[in-house]
Amino acid sequence: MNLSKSYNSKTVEDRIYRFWLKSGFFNPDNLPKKNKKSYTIVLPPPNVTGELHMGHALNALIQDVLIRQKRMNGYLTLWLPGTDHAGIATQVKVEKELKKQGLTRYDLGRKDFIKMVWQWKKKYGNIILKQLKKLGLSCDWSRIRFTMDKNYSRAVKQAFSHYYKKGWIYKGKRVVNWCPRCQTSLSDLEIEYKEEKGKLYYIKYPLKIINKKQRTIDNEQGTRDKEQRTMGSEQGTRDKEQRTMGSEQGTRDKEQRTMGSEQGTRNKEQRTMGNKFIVVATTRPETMFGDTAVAVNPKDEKYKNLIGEKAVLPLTKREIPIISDILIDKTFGTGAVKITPSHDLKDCDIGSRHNLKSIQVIDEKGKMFNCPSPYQGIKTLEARQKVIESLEKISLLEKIEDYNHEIPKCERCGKTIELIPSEQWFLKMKELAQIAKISVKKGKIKFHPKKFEKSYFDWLGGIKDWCISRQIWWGHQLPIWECQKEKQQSQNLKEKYFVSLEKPKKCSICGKCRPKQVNDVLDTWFSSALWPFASLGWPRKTKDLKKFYPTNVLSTGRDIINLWVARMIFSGLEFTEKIPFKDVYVHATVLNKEGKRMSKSLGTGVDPMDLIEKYGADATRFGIAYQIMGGQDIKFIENNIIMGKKFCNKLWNASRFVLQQTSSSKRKAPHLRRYEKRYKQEILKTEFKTKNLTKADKKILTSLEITTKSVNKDLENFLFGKAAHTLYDFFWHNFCDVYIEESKKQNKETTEKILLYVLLTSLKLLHPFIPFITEEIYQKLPLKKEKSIIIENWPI
RNA sequence: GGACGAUUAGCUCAGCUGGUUAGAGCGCAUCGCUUACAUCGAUGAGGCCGCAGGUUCGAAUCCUGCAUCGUCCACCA
Repeated sequence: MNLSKSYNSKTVEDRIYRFWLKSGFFNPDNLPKKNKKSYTIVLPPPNVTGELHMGHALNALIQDVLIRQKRMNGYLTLWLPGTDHAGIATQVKVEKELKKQGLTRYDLGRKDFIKMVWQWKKKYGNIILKQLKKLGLSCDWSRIRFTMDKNYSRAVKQAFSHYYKKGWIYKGKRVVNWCPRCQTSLSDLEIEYKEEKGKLYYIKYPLKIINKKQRTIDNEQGTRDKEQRTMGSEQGTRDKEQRTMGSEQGTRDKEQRTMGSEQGTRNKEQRTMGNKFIVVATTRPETMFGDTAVAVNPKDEKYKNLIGEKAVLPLTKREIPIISDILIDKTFGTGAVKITPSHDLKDCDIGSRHNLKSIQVIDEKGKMFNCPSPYQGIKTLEARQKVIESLEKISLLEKIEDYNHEIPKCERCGKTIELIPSEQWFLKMKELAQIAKISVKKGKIKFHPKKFEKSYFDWLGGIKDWCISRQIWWGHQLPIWECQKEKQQSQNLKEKYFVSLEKPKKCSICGKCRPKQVNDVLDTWFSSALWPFASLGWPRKTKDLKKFYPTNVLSTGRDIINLWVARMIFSGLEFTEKIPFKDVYVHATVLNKEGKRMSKSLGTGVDPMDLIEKYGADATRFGIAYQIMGGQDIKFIENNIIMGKKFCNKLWNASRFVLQQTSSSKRKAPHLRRYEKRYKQEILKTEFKTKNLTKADKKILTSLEITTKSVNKDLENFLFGKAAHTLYDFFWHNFCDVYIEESKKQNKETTEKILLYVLLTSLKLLHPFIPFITEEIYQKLPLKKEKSIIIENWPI
């Protein structure tokens, strides 16, 4: 057996991978008959737009370790791969391509645009899969799925229809996160907050000047005047205590109290204006055209007397009420807040409680409307500037403070999110959340580490109905059809819309018109939520579904526990009446050396492909696995990959030594398997005992036994790093440093067998971590062997 | 703001339910090409185990507080 002096991954990996693909063992249908009990993992489908990053590599590695170990352990293993159509992400990508040609999707039209996305997918969609193959993953590529496959699409429609018939889907006008660039609503989970330097503008809203003539209830007012006077004196005292807020109270004193020199210069002007204001603090002055109230905290003494009064909206002179609501924080800004139900979630909440009107002033392109002409049709940021200038001119701008706050951004394109009211489709979550909770509470589904169950429960506990519609083109169009009959203005959904899985021949409402499918597509996560069973054929009752569902383990990052895992759980329970998986393994986040999340945009990422190119896939895998300790996040350093490379080389050379020793006794080699069997059964007590084992012999065999047990236990508990450490230590320090050295002195027949035996067992134990090199060496062992180490029996 | 976690050698991390001189890899220093491996071997230097209290015969390990860093979640104008 001639092995090169050092291990060269480049001459091995691609060849071995082709060998595996040819062997067919990734496909459970080709596994030996002894493999009966199923063990399934569905690969979290990466976005078709995606490129492999360290998170993918880590997650894929974990699943490959599990699958390879179980496959050797006699399970009928299926690891099902696939990709996600990733609605917004993909659409944005293709739109960028279009932009290079100076076109937008509207130039193409929906049909052609979608065609183009499919072409794009055909061309680039498999990049990430090719990268995964480079890592050596043992997925069953014959069962690959895409979330927009014909059958998968059918499953999505079926699921939608199911909910619709249950009455859990409804249409509603809600303030939603809206991306003006992508022209779609986004879920809370699709936005990212980015801290930006902003300003907090303090704006004076004049109070409505009440003439005595206008008063109808004199007595009431009289009382108020008194109160105001009392307030005034109180206020005077407070002024001494250096108040910074509530200037409107100050206006009731004889003089306007000032908050700073800037303020003082304007006193004159203010007096001429009537001297009565309520000051609100806002980061978004341009939304004031949509204000329908000013709110204060009911317990706020400063404003107690103003509740129920009216303020006049500057620039439009519209009157709005001053209301009280407990949601208002007395200590923020002035303690008085402008309420814009159309463009703020909290305001929307408050608005609905107080029956306020909702006036939309920002349109779907992020431009102003419903407002005076100077501001009409311009973008919000420009409008902000103009509004400020105008307010300044009429002295209604009290001051501007620097204020850093979190601005919501579209996760896909990075543009600032607008909150606008919009017609959307919702899925009721109450009951689904309930069943999702129960299966985890009862322990049918377990999280590893367990601590992640808390965030799961927290999310389900405070869940809101799921906005499932998106206004993009790439995705699963809602299987809802609208009756086109004129004057079909009914508020009742069922009189206006109907569900149909196919294009309906006639309208099932009026029976006459040609119904039109609604334009919206479903949130990508709606289809992802069906992944564990739709990928196996649901709703058809396929053999695969019967054999491989429920799946065993779902491995994922913590950021999508709620976004995805929770939704798979309730979807699985709702549609299959079974849990979709038994264990949820939440893997570590890969951080860079500084302890920050790896990010492509920041250039802090490491490309796993570079590592594979540089050190080989096995080294990369081992180096990563070596760092998976507990639930701890991984600060990635390349040193560990170098360690992996060195380890591979060590393994290679130790094997070279063993092969050199045993090649002379080739004739005896086939009997080794007998040794192995007996060893397992009687453990050192018979065969090796009768052979008069040396101290070193006994020691290495015992050590191997302990290592095997330890690795089994660790893998059972998802402790991948610990298993890797154990194997490393055993192989290098016990086997190489000690036993191989001793064996040189012993030079006996038994020694050779033990060498081979320990090597073979080590290769098996290491195979899930470093599959290429272990296969390569295995193929060279002078033994009666299986066709591939992939289907060797796992050491127990 | 909430939840969770981290803080141990220059770097990345082990150290289980508290018990003798705190470990590994990388890096560093010195020596060694001994017929598997210089991607190696041997030896060595290097740690008030974040800070301050407490429990205990005894704490890196348990408790409390503080500090710093981080991840995720969150509609604070």
